[in-house]
Amino acid sequence: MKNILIVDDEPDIREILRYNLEKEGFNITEAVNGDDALDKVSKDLDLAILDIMMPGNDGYEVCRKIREQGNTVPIVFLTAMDREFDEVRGLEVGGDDYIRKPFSPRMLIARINAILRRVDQINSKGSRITFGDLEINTLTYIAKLDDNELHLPRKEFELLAFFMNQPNMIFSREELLSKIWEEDVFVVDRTIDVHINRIRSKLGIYK
Amino acid sequence: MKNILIVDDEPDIREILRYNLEKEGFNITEAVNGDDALDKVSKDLDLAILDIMMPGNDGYEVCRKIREQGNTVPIVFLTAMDREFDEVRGLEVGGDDYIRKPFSPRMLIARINAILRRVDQINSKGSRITFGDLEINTLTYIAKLDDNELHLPRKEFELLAFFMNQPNMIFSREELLSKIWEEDVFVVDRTIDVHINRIRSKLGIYK
DNA sequence: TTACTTATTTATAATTTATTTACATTCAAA
DNA sequence: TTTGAATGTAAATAAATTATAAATAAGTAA
Repeated sequence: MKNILIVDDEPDIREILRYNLEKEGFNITEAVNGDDALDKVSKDLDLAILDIMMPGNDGYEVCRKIREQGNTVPIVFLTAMDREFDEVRGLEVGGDDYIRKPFSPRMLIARINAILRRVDQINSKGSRITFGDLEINTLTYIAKLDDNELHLPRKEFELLAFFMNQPNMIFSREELLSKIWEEDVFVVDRTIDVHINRIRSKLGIYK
Repeated sequence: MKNILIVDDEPDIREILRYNLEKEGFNITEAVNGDDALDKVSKDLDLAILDIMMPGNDGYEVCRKIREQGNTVPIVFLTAMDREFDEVRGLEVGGDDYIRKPFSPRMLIARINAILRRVDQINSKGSRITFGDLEINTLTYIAKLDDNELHLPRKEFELLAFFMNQPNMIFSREELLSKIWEEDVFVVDRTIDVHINRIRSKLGIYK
């Protein structure tokens, strides 16, 4: 389960974020200001959401200080719609993305998942994963079944890689869509059935 | 994985550099001043980033001393925007390039990649690489397919050499553009398709 | 300059992949 | 069993990607 730190001085915003992210299965920690945030940044944090406008240390400052500690956790800035967000400054202090308030829950989730997906992909680069007599290489995009190379289309490969990264786990179609598909695309959930069906037949899994 | 040494007395700058370079897949070591840097210059270092303005030994001095040790590692100077950078002196002590603060992450990465690319090219000069019945010589820029000489234009040769250096790897067009093309040139990504198409037809790869 | 090579862009065709749809089958609860 | 929901599968369609040729631009040497 992924850990997300929410940093905002407004209880309402924290609540909206917590509610939506918990529903999505994330584990939430809250901080009410910059100092509080810096205390709560832990080693096993997977993502931080920082409000820009906060009394005391603002979002930029907090971000900079987190990076100063050598922590590379992905950071998403929250910024009011009417305010100018200094994107260059955000990037320079080490931010990864920003979300404008007000945001739709769907967009929020999509954005968060996109970032986490990207990080996972970077971290898994070059690793060979095996499961039984199946082996995949995420660097070459080649899957091997008993030494026979299988060239899978991208989506099929990604789906297979996703499952092999967390073997035996069960996911709902909805979960798979939000974890594997790009944000902002909207596909019918049965699409997954078709992909999986193809993977299975290529792997020769019957019954 | 390439090793980069960051030398700067300001923690903020070190952090920005570390964050952006680690995200790009580099392995980072930090030094907080000139003496520290000289201690940490190791045999397997691939590039050093030296701040000019540092208490004690300044960047020029550190560079000169690194060269004194017979170390030819590429060195990039960091220089404040408002200060005059003595380019002649920088070159004289053996520097390779310089970057003005503040810098954008994109620019930083582009510059670093450009230097590393140049060095790789020099280091691989004269080496023969083979893959199947294809052989290339990066010194003469001649490719041989079953002993038949192929004269490829520069870009085609470089692209081919890039792939032969890391066989079977999959790259996005974007990755290829940033690794093979010069920084600051901006070309349409489908350009790559055309080059690859020409390479293939010259190599006689059908189907 | 001109002639020539190389690099890039553009347009279009061909191919592959992704998605939807429709229908058959299975499964689980009443 | 019967029924409704979930799943499996083939076929149809849509969308995305890639291959290729041809046009243009940029670079190079005589």
